[in-house]
Amino acid sequence: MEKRAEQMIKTEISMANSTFITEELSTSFALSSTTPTSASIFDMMPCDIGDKASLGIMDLLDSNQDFGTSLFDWFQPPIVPHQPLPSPASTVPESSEVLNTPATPNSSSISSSSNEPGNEAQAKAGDEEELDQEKNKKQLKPKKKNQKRQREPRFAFMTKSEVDHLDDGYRWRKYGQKAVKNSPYPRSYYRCTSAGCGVKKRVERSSEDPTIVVTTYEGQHTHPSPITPRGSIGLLPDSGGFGAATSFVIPQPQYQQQQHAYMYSSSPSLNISTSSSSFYPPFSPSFLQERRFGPSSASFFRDHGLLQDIVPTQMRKETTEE
DNA sequence: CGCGTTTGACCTGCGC
DNA sequence: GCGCAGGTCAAACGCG
Repeated sequence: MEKRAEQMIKTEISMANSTFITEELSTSFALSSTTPTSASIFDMMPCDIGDKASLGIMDLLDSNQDFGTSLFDWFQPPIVPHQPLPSPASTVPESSEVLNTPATPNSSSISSSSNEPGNEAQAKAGDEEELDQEKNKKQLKPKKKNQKRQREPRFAFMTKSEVDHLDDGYRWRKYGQKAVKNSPYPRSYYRCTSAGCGVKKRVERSSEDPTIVVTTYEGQHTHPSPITPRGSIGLLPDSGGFGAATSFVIPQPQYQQQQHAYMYSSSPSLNISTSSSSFYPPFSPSFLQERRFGPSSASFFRDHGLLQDIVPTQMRKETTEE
């Protein structure tokens, strides 16, 4: 029990320093604090992730996002009428370098992946299908040929943390671990333990900066968070002082090739709809609810030009230690 | 005893 | 076709 609380606290702190990215994006913004326990000052700076050309988030953030928007707007299931991208959306390969050429760069319509029309029906019909798939898997996965396995949307973020497995309010069961090439640190695979919920998550440490944990979520929870982190947050002595700023990108389904960057903003009147049928991203809204930007954080970032420079990981580290 | 982790084997996709 | 790397399975094991 205590251990659990302790872990939660640790995690909460860690998560406050998270950087949300999409798996495909190479540029993102790291949040860091001097020490996990006295996280009151946050430096936000870009960081490079992976080795792909950097794109996306910068431009996305540049494109005058409405930072005043509730950070949880995107929690609402994207019932947003899907505007078919004019372009080669359907012809572009899965990898996402294109994602920075959205038809509507500053569109505030959040269409998060599996919720778009067409996908909705798919999701429902998918429940049964999933079970079948599960069965099939066990029987050596006699998969349909010529049909690429549809990857769930992914949502990744970096976290400066000593703890590998961040407690995000959901219950996870580890089902695998693999050594990662070019990294001394293994990658762990987790699955949501809730029945019927196929959300997965991968956790690995950055080989460049071992203090950074990269967590990648895949899929959407079909249920609300079983654990309310609130309690544990309350244990944080100065949780109220958390000016956690986090930027992240909502991944679009790969076939859509469009991503949006969102920044948390201070929003006293959070309007979170957890009664919806889908929960995205795959950590609990209440969990995120504790983390808000300062009222002027967005403009702060802009004013300081923090959205315009790419700072190497090393530098990021240095700044962190200030 | 139930649940979660560990770990080696196996499967799949992809590049050459 | 082959090899590699990523991803998953499932038996064994550990822990509360």
